[in-house]
Amino acid sequence: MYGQADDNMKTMRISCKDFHLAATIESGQVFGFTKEGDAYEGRIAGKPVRLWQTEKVLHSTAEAGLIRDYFDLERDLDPLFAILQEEAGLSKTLPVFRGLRLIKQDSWEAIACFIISSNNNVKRIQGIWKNLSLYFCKGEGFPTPTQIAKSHERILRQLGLGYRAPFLLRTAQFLSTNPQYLETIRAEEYGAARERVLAFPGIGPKVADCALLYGFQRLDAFPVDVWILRVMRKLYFRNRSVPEERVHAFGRKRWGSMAGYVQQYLFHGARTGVIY
DNA sequence: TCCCAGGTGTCGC
DNA sequence: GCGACACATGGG
Repeated sequence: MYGQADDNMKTMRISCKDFHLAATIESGQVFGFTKEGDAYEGRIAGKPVRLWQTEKVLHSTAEAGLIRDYFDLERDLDPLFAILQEEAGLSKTLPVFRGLRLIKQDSWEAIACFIISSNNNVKRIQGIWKNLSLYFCKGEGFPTPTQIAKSHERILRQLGLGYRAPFLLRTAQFLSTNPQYLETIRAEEYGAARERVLAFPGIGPKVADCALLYGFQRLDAFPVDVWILRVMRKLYFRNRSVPEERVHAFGRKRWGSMAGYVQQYLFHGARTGVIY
């Protein structure tokens, strides 16, 4: 009976215009959800949740307010769609995953996951996330900085982090002893916040922008990874080789406060082959 | 066996 | 400041 709690739980029906659950969860911005049939299972603000979508309704085992906030459902995406429609090459994404939204993740989890993401692939990042969750939290959510900090590099290596183990460990140790630090970052401007995040071990320009975008909702961040570099070169630089820094500045200037959203459509589009 | 994956740190010039 | 190069790990 207890094992079937999900089946007895009352489910919310959340009406939502322009929301694509699958694309949102599978676009490489979050790593802690697992697909169970047509549904996704994970945790939001520490609460277990099961989600699935039919027609224009999002079904959730967690309260609607929590879901609407987490998935940024209050945001009007029309300005974004207007941009994507205008950009040759990006409009192709709309018929396929219109309604992909940026998730408002926990800042520490985003920092940790994107330290792990460097020179790695999404499948393996998900695997490491699960290993961390199982080892530290009995599979119930993601470990806190303090939990990681009390651990050891050897343990993290056993969980699959490889050479990133000391990076995550040191970052966790710092945040464990400076628990308010992330909130001070949150209050800062993009440039200052970026400098702070860049100072963590294992975080360079790309991961810093991922952390700011996904963990601090800094929508003017524009992470440039290998996929973005490739597709941006093709679409805007006549396929010529361009420094990542230049692509970063180009994206931020061109799309401003929508740069992060455009980046997500670029990334998912490139990775799924919608944009070549 | 080599190359790639949501890159970063380090070293030599 | 810039360009190699190493770095764990698993899949193709």
